Amino acid sequence: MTDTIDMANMLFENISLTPEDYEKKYPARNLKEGTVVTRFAPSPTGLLHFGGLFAAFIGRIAASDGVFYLRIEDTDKKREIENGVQMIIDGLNAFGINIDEGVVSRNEEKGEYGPYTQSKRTEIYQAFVKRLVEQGLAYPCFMTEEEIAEIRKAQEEEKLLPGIYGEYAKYRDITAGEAKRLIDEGREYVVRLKSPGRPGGRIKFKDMIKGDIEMDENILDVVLLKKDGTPTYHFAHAVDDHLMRTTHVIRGDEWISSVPIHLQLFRVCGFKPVKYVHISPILKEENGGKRKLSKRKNPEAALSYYEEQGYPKGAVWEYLLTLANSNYEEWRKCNRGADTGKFPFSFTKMSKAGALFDLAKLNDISKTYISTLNAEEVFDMAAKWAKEYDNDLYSLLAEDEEYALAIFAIERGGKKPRKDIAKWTDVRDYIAYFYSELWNRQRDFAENVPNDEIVKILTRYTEIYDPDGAPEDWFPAVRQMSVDLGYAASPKEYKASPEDYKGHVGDVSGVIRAAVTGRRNTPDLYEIMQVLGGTETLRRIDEAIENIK
RNA sequence: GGCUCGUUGGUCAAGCGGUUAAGACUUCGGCCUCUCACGCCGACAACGCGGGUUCGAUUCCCGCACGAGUCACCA
Repeated sequence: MTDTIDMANMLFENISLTPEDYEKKYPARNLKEGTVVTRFAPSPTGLLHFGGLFAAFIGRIAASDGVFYLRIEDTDKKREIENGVQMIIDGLNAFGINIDEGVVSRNEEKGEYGPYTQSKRTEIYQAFVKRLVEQGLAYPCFMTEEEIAEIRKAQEEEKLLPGIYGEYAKYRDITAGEAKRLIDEGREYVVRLKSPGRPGGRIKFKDMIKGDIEMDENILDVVLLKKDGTPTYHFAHAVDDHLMRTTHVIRGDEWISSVPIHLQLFRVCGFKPVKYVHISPILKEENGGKRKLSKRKNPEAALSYYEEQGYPKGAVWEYLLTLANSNYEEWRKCNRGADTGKFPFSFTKMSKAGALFDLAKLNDISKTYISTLNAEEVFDMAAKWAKEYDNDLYSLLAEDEEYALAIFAIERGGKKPRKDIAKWTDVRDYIAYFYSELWNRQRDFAENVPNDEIVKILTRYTEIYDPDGAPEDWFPAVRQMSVDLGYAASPKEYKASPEDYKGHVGDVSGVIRAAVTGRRNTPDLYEIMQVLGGTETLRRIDEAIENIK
């Protein structure tokens, strides 16, 4: 027994603080019973993608009245990329996921339970490992990678459980003296758990989403500290989530198979286990099958896609919410305008199976979301987006804000607001004919009205057009004019006896619409002409007449 | 291969032993209407397969199939 203490002191001679010291330093959070503490704990190995955002999002809304923190898991320096941390922070910010504590910028943290960057916690992990070594629950292992590979190969051939355990754990009972000798020889080592698991043993645990799960107990002497002294994910997870007083560990369900290891680590360290929430991955349809949304193949996996396309973050947020709890849409219907934080999110309502990413659905949600915005909001968001991704558009919007505002105000704000814009990339086309820079002055007249009729209609319209007319007078005037020119006052009348008319009022207004906007389909023409102004409207009509002649 | 999870319309999903098996998106009709968009009405379309248990299974149990995950000194 004293041998293990000698071992611990030899291995960790510089570690003076004990687990008790850390328990004292990071006491249980002073929160109301049942308050949820979650975290997002990515490793800075690449772009934050949709799946990561989703996990972070769940953590945020699950702890809307609790604590949500960001921890950076940078224990693998080999895989870390430059700016990895910053990209994660930016991604979270871009979609409005705020953190209560943790890493807030490249070298800045907030909160009492830090450091929140694993590479800055080495001595904490070592203190806990030291204790484990003292207790004979961990040991240095000097096996080389080649040796381990050979063992694995043999195990696979014999169809045995691969890994270091039982008879394969060559250094399980190494003495302090022996270890010292090997270290003095310059041999490298890792520290492994001396797993107390029994072959054939089973453990049960409850996952908040998947429900009760039963698995084989862990019997592997898993690595706790790598040869460079940094912890493995497993060990860092146990120590950090305990010390940071996490209540719910939310992570991808690829982790489910290592829960036996984690539970065992919590037990040997004397920690109270956390609650696990394993979320299913977002999938993507791919030649008939479902695949995990992959960064390489699916552009929508990258967060930048949503920003480039110009989906408002509020819309993405709503989509994420429907993905998380499908009863969200119903709730939204009954709670128009309510803050999403009010939504009673529940883990148990999350899908056990992976959901397919559905762009059509996102578009629909986004369209509806934008339709609830007022003109100023639309303008602000669209302009902000354009500044970044469509400079020409930005110049146009910025050069006459009043005008742009008036355009966005068309048929907005009523009971049945327009839903033409799903994302800011749609704006350019939607407003094109209001700007000479965007409109090529092509006019798409319906082919059932002959040219001479077009001229007649337009000429007549210039005579009756009143730029200052009231909205309710506009269409009746067009109707009257149609009748005068031999067109039916309504499509119905025309259908009743087509031979009596040249067409109907729709054909007439269609001609005016095409002359003014170039298009057959637009929002309310009266409002459009009001925005364009009398001079421009008449100029466009004259130009149309001129072009035909 | 071992272990684990999953499987309701094209997609997302309610359901938790007895239902005409919700709803949303998509698609397609229709209505409204000067066009479009919206809105409204409607249609298409589902419980993976085989055994049990039960008076009765989408729901419970067991197989099978299919899909996914995992089996590192990566997270």
